[in-house]
Amino acid sequence: METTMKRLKVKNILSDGNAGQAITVCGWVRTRRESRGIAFIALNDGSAQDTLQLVIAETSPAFQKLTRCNTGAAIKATGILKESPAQGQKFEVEISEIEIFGDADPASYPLQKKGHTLEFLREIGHLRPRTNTFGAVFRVRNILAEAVHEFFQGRGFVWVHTPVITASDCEGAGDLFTVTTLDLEKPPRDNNGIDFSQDFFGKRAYLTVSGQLEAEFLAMSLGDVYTFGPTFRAENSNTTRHLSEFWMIEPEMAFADIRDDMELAENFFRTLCGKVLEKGESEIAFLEKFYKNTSISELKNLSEKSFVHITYTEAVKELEKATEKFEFPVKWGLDLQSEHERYLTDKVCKGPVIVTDYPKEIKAFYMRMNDDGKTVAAMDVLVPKIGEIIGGSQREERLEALTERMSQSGIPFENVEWYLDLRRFGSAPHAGFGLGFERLVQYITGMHNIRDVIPCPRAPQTIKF
RNA sequence: UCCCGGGUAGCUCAGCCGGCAGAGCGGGUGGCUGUUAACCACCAUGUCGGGGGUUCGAAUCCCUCCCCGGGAGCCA
Repeated sequence: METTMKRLKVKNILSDGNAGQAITVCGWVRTRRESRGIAFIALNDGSAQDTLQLVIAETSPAFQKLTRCNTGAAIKATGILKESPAQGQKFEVEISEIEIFGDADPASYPLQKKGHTLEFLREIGHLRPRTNTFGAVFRVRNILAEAVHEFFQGRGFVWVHTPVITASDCEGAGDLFTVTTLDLEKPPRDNNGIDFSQDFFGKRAYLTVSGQLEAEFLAMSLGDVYTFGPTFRAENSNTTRHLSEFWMIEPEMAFADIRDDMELAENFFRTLCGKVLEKGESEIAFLEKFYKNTSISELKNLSEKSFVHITYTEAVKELEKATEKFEFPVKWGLDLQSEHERYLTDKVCKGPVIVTDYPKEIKAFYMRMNDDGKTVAAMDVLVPKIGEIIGGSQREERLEALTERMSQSGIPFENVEWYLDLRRFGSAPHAGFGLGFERLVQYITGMHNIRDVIPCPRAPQTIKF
């Protein structure tokens, strides 16, 4: 029997279904269980963490099609929604019709009804979103992405689209990917090497490592802005916390100082934790149960508790009096190592901490010089397990102070006159931060490897699809 | 890039002081009147990562290359 009924999503059936209603669902078979005279299918359509239980009696015409309803098969099922008499689910569907869209041969379909390691699933990136784990992660990722916009839009921030292809190579935020249409077999050369004046843009171009500098000129006109888009780093980093292509969120506020910046960062982080609990509780519950590296209570605590604030100088003092043996030296003027950050978050502060006022030598040139002449108005948010998740600062708005820092840091002045113009004309205090979106998703889902929180991870020697 | 650990059945792994290649899960077949990663019985799994060497004989010892994971650095 052909039906004109549109499919209902499992999420909606489970939340607003009524017993007795006729429904059609489409999805992928997770498991099939059979007894004499009756069979059960757990159907998942990606809309929810939970599966919908389909019940097929021997008397139903659909019973004949059961042999093709293997794990992974895509099907359409029609029947009557009922309250389930058994434990484990509120509803189930008494099925009258099944249509098979696509089979999944059990002998060769890689995902069978057993646990798979994350390492194995990484090798089948196109199929892993069909698992409970990756379904949960990618739905949480979506909840967070929506919450990012909701947070900023609710505060009157303007979403600005800074370029993916950039001519700025001065930020020193990392190694850049070059974008070129030159013939790689025989590129044009001049005395300095490859002649990029003959390239597509007439000069060397890169994939962006940060939208911050562009966001600054938009903040100095639109007021409060934020970017949320892809970012690229060509570093040869092989860790569980780095990607070559990742998404970054960079708010920038005019007429704001470092305190406003910290307040925004903390508010942002805590609001997002709350949003995930509100919209993704079953996803977090699943991840908590299987990986025990995140939890509903931990996220609740994060959303409610204030962050600890500590200056770099105080942090160094804490580390110096630690009884713990560190591999790297602790000394005022040296950057904090992973082990030091972990000690601060796990032992000293027991949660997220904002470290401020770093020595100018270890921070970027655009950060505002403090009155002591030694430190800059920088702030890093460190969280347990991940380390640095947010890096921000008040920007140097004074022309002379900025050019002096640029000279000291060896930043070339060509190409950045536009950046200096912002200090020449109507300059004002402003501040912002950058947050790696995948690190946020990683922290909130508790996934150990950052390659497991983005659908198509890019890393050195790693590119698929 | 550096330091560790690993690569044996579709998956997870044992076997590694040289001597017939194994288990669990998954898969197939049959059974079972409501299951929850169902259960019970039986059946089949193979380039032991690639190449070279030592040896009568190598999954096992040696060399080399490739790949994967963890940690570190760089950073978000």
